[in-house]
Amino acid sequence: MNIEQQLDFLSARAVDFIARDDLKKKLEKAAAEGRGLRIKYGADPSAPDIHLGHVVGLNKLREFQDMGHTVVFIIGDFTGMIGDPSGRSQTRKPLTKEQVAINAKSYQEQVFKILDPEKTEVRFNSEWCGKMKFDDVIRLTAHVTVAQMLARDDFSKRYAANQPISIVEFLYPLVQAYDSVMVEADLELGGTDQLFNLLLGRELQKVMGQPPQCVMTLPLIEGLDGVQKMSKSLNNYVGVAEPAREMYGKLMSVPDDLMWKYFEYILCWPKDEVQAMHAKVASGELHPRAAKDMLAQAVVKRFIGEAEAQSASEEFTRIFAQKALPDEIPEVVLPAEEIGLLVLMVQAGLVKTNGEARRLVTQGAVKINDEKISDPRMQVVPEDGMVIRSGKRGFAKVKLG
RNA sequence: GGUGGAGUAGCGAAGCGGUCAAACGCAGCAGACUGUAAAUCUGCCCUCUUAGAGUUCGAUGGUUCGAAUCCAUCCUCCACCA
Repeated sequence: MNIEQQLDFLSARAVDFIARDDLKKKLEKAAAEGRGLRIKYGADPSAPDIHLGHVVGLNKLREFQDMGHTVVFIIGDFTGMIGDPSGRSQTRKPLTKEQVAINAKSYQEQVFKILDPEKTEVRFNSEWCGKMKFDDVIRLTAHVTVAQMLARDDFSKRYAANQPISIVEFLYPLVQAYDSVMVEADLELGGTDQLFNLLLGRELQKVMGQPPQCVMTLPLIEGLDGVQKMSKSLNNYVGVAEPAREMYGKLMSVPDDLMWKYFEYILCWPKDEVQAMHAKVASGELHPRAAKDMLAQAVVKRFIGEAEAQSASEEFTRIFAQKALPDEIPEVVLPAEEIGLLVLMVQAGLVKTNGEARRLVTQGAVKINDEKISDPRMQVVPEDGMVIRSGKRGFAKVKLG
């Protein structure tokens, strides 16, 4: 690939790409010196599960690695320990050192499902932030003005709406920018919501006498509800470490309109292929369910394995299309004594409260051995192998003991 | 430092002495319809041994036959002015 082709390849799927010319020069220089560029990516250690939303960016990082560059994966443990009050999660709790360490570990395990560990440098920002004295912080803050900060979209909106903005929130982008200086990033990658922070890194590097990093943003994809950004706190995410069936099932529940994005950004299908398939579905040539099955299987295959993907798909059809039972049902161990149905359901872990169990029974969502139950006051005598089904996806099998 | 305002179920938001476990919307769950898509309709949605009972409306204490609603103190938050 020549330089222009490289640039095209590397900027595919990007929303913002700041300073293409800079990157071109950097690439030329790096090539001449026989080394790769340093691509920075920051991760928040408060949510230890990597989900498909992260994969959008990770895919890109992997492409950089495949082109010989190094990914500097920064775990924001320092910032995590302070607790970020930004956005709507105003009461985000500060993490302890232990939690951060645990989260960071699971982060790394999951991240290497996508990234090449050989070409990844994992850094914790406490490494330098922890050492800073208060006067270092003051010197750092002197580089940026309030007006600059208010340029950030969500700050200006919140300010205009009379919503609180904490000073710490001003510090966050600054810390992130400082990270860029410390690792001498050539390019920083992030979601579109990160644009301001990434650009601030560029500014700060300039002020501090470094060649400024290029900036690339990738879209934030919507989660399972099809509306909100995929995130753990909204519980609309698909984690890369989830069991195959779970992963498959979640993907099948994605709204149709969204699946094209998933094909493009998670599976990195070329745009024209995605469009071609979209057209087939639109014309009725391909059933949307079949397209989604393809998507779900491909994702499971990528993160878990081909065999698992296939069996997840088969089982899914069995359970939901043919309304059969899954081949593995969680067991509840019970004594052979009469027990109230509601209590049984709680014990089996099918529901959290009696009331919820009652609701399900009254609404005809509960079956014992394939027989619909409608009396919430029913007493059950547990039998070995008895199967309780609650709703579409709740199953429990009784084991006497 | 001063002035004004707010704290109600997962979120948003009514209620401002009894008919309040608390309107309504969102989210969630289930049923019907389906492709575990969307849309739609119906029901549920604090807990429990549910024709009933028990705990709730920032906290504590009070007034009252009776308080989410009134009073006092406290805590938390916000805006404006300085």
